[in-house]
Amino acid sequence: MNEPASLEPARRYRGSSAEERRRRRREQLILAAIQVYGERGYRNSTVKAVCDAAGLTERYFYESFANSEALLVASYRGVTQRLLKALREAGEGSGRPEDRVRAVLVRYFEALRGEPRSARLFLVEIAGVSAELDRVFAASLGEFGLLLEELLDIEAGDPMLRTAVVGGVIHLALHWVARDFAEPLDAVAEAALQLCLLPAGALDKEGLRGGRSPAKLPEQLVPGGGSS
Amino acid sequence: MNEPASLEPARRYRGSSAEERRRRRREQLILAAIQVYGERGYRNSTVKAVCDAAGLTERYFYESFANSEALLVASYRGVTQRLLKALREAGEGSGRPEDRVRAVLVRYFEALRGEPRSARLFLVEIAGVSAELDRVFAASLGEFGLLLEELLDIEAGDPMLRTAVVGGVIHLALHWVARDFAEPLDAVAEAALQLCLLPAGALDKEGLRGGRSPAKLPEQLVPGGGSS
DNA sequence: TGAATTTGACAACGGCTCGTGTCAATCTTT
DNA sequence: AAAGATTGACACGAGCCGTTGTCAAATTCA
Repeated sequence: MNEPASLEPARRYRGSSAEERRRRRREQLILAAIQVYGERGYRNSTVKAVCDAAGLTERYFYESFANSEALLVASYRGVTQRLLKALREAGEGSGRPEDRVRAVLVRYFEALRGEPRSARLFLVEIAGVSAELDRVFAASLGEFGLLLEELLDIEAGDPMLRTAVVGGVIHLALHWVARDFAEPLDAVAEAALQLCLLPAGALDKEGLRGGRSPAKLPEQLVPGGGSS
Repeated sequence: MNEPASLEPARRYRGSSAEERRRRRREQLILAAIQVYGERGYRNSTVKAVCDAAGLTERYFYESFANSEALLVASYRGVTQRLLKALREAGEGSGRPEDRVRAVLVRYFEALRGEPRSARLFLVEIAGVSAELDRVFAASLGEFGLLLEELLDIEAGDPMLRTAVVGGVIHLALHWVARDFAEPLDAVAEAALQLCLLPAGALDKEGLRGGRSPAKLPEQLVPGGGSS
């Protein structure tokens, strides 16, 4: 409750201003959170554990974050922003769309293998914590999907199919991480690539059919009765 | 500590034996768990909440389960066994593989929509709770993938691609559940079907190529340096 | 050097949940 | 009806964690 922000211009400490120190502590906490959450899992981690890993005390935790969930969000945002930036760079080169997508996927799996704790945070720990977290997660996956479609020169693909493809890639990554990167990276990337090329092919077929909606499905194939 | 199991043959109560009563209570707890975990989420649920929903007291919880996680496993097994059985039935008819897979998928999404709480338990709550739970989850997804491959008459498909396809379907389901089944079922099933038909197509191509390994990837596309 | 501020270590409070224990009420057998 | 088994309601202790508060040590400014 004692923050005369404008009255006292804040003292310098260890060569940096109050603002700088705050930001540095915040960063330390985020890095520590990625490490701790990635190793123990978010739900098994305590505020104290994160603070210890950051070399700070609880006081500075609450200086920057209202609660653990806020720190998780911030950590997740940090990881995904860096990752998406790296992926965009990987996809920038010229060449066939297929090759550019492959480059992005390889970069993606390399990043996961290079930072397994971040990978776990990105893929596992975020899921199912709260409604807001789920939305954040879905949003970042959406960005991932759009990046892929850009590379494939698809303008308005089927959102459902995009969701399915991205989900498949994510799940593949999850599997790979869970098995400690047992399979060769190339094999994983190749499987992911086959998935990613699906929307392009589907677009061709739909183009021939003419319509956007998947024609009417043969409903008589649907087992009609008791769905309980 | 007072269970003279063989000395006292156990008294009958309300027309059923001690064994029957135990099993019934266990079932009640599992049903209540599906409901409670599916609504509040596993991590936000307490032992007491499950017992209240089951109309039993904590004592009977610990009679049948060592802890919450054991109940979660049991509930999950119950849900998945019923679901997989229903899916096998849906795929039994004769017809083109594609149509049979479609029937299975439609049945799958119908089941999810029909039991949203089970769906949530099956898709969300199970993930990331513990290492054992993750293994149980992966195993049931594996069964799902094998079922699909059976229907497509694929004998030894690429495990990686199978993982990716099943993951895509699961993620599609997840998305659908999270958005309260907003999209029409047919659209979701159709997107899933496109994914599921991918292994058959890939098999053809690989057959033409001849080799199992995906040829050598153009490694120069991989951005070599700093992965940090 | 001395006063003021920032920092770090840690205590303390409150809330929540697990798991166990107690005891009266209910039901079954004799 | 009486005795014994079973059940249900609930209390209790222990432990853990989030969050706030206290206080002395370290650092800076005048």
